[in-house]
Amino acid sequence: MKDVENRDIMHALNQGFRYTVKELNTRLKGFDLYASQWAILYCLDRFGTMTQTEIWKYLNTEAPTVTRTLVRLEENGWISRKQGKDKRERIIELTPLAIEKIPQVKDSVASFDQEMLSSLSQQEKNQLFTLLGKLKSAGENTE
Amino acid sequence: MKDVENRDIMHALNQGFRYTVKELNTRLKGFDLYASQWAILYCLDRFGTMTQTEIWKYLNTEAPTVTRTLVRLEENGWISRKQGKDKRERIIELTPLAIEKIPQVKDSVASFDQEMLSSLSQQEKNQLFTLLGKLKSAGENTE
DNA sequence: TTTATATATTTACCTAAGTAAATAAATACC
DNA sequence: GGTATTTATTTACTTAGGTAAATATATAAA
Repeated sequence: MKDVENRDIMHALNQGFRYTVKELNTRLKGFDLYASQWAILYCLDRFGTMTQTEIWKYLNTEAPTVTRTLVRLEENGWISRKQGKDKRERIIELTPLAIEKIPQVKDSVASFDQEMLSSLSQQEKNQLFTLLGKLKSAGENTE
Repeated sequence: MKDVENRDIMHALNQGFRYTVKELNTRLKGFDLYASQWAILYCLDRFGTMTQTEIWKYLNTEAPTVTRTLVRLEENGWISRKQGKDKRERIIELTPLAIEKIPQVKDSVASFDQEMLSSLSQQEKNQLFTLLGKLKSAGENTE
């Protein structure tokens, strides 16, 4: 087989990503959630209460993006925000409603992930993960 | 090594994608272009004149997204749109200005792509491309 | 302690990508 | 030919993600 070109890899990354988000959004519609909202709920479910900074750093996104999404999550009753000891920061926690609903969402997303990756063997999954990790990324030290 | 979990692959895909777009945007700033605008110019450079439908189908996105981006590209003098024989469709072509500037942009993007993938051997690039292609995707036939 | 700097969050404003519905032209059907 | 359906594009509206600048609090430095 002919060697693949860099630009075609980047294009494939693009398409793979867009398709997964689009499709995940349709699966989450029944829960009145968007993919990016779920990403935050997932964090909170996994790590417990977090500050906004912890969230955007973990998700590798930016502060204003998280602010906006949290506002929507709060409006819809998924999270609450309270002041921390440090009065600049806000501590985010799941509401009881969220804690009740999250297991279902998690199952649904897990089955979506599985479906997306169903053509790959476990070995291929490990490979893919490793290769994705080798992409130059934000945390990288270029020196 | 422990087997990777589906959700961690999806997370890695997310992060890889977001970082590449973010970074590409900063590289393209000097050309007054955004990544998604470049995606369209790249198509036109590669395939010649195209209809809008051909563009959004190739990029695996939606019609309104392309309409919007083309409006901006037209405002900035990169493309022009003329009516086709079929009066519903619009034929998109690069302006002389775009044809003049594109080679530089292409060089810049190529070096960005190379940098993003610099940690991967050619064999790993081929692997990554193959694995990305195995993700369940829009064109897929599930039967 | 007062001033300067750093940090956490928000606001304002931009582009991107999506869905649903409107519009207009082409095609199929009777 | 006239009606119904399909196709190409656009409009309106939603969320997402980004940068730059504003705000408020905390920390460092003089």
